[in-house]
Amino acid sequence: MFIVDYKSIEDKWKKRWLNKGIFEANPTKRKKCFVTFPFPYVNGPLHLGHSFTATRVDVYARFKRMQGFNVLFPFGFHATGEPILGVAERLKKGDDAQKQILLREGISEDEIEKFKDPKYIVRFWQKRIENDAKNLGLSVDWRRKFTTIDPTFNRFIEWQYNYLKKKGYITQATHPVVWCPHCQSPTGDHDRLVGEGESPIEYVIIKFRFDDKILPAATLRPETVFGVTNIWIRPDSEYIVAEVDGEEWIITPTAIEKLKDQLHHVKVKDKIKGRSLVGKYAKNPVTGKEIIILPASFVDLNNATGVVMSVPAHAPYDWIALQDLKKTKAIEKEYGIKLSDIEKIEPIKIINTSSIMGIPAEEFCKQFGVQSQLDKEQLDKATNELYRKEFHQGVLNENTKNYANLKVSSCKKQLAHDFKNQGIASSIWELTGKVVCRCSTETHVKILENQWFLKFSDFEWKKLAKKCIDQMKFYPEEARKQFEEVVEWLEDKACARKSGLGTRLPWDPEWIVETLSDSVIYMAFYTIAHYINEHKIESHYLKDEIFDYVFFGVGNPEKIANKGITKDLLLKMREEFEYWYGQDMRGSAKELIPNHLTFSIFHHVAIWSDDVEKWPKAYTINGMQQMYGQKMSKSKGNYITIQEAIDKYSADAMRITLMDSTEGMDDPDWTEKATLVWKNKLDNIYKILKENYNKGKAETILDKWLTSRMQEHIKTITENLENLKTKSAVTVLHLMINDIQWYLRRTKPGKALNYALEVLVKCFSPFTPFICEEMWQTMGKKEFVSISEWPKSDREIDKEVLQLEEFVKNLCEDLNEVIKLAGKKDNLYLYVASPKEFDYYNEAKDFLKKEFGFKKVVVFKSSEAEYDPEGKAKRAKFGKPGIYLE
RNA sequence: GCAGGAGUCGCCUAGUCUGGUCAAUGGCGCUAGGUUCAGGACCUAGUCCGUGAGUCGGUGCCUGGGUUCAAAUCCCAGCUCCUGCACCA
Repeated sequence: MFIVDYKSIEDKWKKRWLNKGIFEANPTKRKKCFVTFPFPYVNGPLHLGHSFTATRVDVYARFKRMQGFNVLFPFGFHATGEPILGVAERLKKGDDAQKQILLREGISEDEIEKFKDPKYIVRFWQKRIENDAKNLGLSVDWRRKFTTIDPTFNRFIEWQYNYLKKKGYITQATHPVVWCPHCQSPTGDHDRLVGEGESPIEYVIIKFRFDDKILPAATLRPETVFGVTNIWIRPDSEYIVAEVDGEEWIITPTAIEKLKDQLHHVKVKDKIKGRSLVGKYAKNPVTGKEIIILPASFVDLNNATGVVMSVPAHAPYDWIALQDLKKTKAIEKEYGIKLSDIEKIEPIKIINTSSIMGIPAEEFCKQFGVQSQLDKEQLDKATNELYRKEFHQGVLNENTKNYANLKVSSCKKQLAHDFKNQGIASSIWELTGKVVCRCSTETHVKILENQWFLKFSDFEWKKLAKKCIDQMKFYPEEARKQFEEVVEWLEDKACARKSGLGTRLPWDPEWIVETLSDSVIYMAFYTIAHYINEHKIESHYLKDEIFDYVFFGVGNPEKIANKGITKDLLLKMREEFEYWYGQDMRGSAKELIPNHLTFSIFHHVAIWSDDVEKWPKAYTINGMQQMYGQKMSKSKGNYITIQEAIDKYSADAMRITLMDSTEGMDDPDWTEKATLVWKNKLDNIYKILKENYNKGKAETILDKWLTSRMQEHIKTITENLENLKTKSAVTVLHLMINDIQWYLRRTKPGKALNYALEVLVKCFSPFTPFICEEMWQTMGKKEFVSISEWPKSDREIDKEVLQLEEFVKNLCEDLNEVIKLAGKKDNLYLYVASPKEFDYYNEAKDFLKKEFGFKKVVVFKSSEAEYDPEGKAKRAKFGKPGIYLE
């Protein structure tokens, strides 16, 4: 039995690589290749998803290294943002759920205690991830590692943002966000328990006069103010009288908090019962009409102001509520309203839509089978449908005076604007649906003042980004279009937040640079990070002018040098940056296209606007790793960390299985079975190698054949790897193995077999580096296969032999079939059409005897056949000999 | 809804740009035989349908149309799946 001890092989070579520093790259005269991978976020170990992208990049790095490039593959750790801080804070508060999660990760109680310090969390996972990466066999130059919360890195980001600001790429604006009042921070889509996809939306407030006060009715359809017949109020609720921007408004308690967060001056004055308003009259500020205030149960106290204007012609809710009320005799007793006053309220139609003849709300209520205002589900459907229709097709009619004949879709904004100017309207922001923060607090909209934005909308900036994309290579090429699209629609992006780990904006330290914005040019930092690490350079020595010199070559190094950074060191840093930058290849999953990868392009062209050489040169995009056909998810149980996988299946088997899954933007799928199969295969290759390497020096026609075949394979696998087509490359590996096995079936080990096995091991080594080093050593090689020379297709290809051997293969197939029909026979007579075939088949006689158990094999030239009982000689064609068995 | 990508012989995948050499690559699985003091093994053959078999016939690359002497490949329409849609890493 033959079992490879992967564990010890992995340990052995991992250590040797590190000790010899073979992946540490320094500037030389050789051509460089700078390869990067988006650094992982350090709140957990590496998992299968990371390994797919990382291995792809590593395979490329190893391939290029063997091709003779001076390859730099660095690795860093992303720690900025909310999540890590969140873990620490939850633990500090004694959150048991958080503790349980960490316990389940296998972290000890003692350790968890230390997790209350976010910096400790970063250090903890950083160590773990570094180990994971090493165990996976990533060919990284570890001298250059850093985390994004290192003070030196913070200085780098400060420099970056100072520079961007100087160039005018940063602006300040006021902007509505989904806001958690507890966290005091915007609540992004991924930070929500409820309400993914919901966003802020602006309601227009129409100020209905009510004595000396104002009833602010909030609406998404300000144009319908011309059709208002009454106001709706929740009679059972308490309202607040408050001074808002110098006026007295009557609103719900929840509206108070919202308005405060939306740049209104709010002062609470008094409380008032909803029912006390019912039956009274207010004045429509647009039409001047006196309208009655009526009770309605559908009014949502948590939405906007809690005061609703009723447009029964166009709003299904209003229409049905009015119908309900007309049937409610009790209203006379309850509120002292005459039923006749309600009965005489008629809907006022103000929008004409070609397909709707009568009262739109009435028609839609009937169409959707709405019975009463409690029929919420159908009412919502009817409302949405009608709103859509009237928005796109509706035209305002004569009831709207100045706005008559305008399309709803085009006049909406103008109308709201006009009303605001006239002082009869205001606005309140609401959410399109309920949003609950991860901390379980319900959120609302806050208008953030003076927030800092990256001006991605800038026309000139976009133009540069497009130029960069035009010059770039994309693997696969299909990804290019999406980058072009993203640049097109990208708008200004908020680049700072109030909370989380990270770098403070140097000119406005209240703000912390947001995490997607501090990880766009960090790859440049790799080029100097090892100097900072080695010399233990303190952050305060890294002044802006140091970075200006290193990254732009601006300034006099003599003058810029300081106590922490000598002139020599400065010159070295500059040289290093100049040598390595830009990136020759960056690999990532497709989800990062619309954000990180595009942002990175934007920043590069902004910062090195005149130096095209520093721009990214190529991106390779892959799909999202799946497990057993499903998305990976911890809770669903289909989740595996790299360490678990390596322990169970070996790093090599994992790596090659992933590379064998898919190579485009489709999602790769991982199953245990495929990995086990690969593990066997690797075992078997090792076995074949041990049994056959250096076993013979003879040189036959088959050695010519094998060498020729290998030339073709080398050519294709090289092409495939140049284009990051890992799956296709693995297919070539299969073909190589098949050919070697055919060779061994055909003949005894000869000279070409050694060559083929060497090529095979080299070609496998980017995929399965550990076992390849072991095999290379077994073959008696002294240096590492990882830095050996990539095979070149530089030997003779004997096309004739390739063809003739193909004939032999075909002959075997034919013989199989004939024997299946005719049964086993002792003698084979072959009638061939050409002298070359004659010689070739004669050489193959022994093989045919062995393979099919013939006692005698005779080959005739068809023209000179001495024995031919069935006249097969006449039928012999080139490549298709006549066959006679007896 | 909007934008980008994709749908291939039981499964995963190559081929599509540049139409013919494509019943279509490689792997997995399956079937049969061999081998091995039995292991996640290895070797060989077969694996769309019909036929004992073929340099035979049929069907065939999401569905439906079209262009062409010729379509997996080009054009049009539809269906399904993946990713993203922002202040979140």
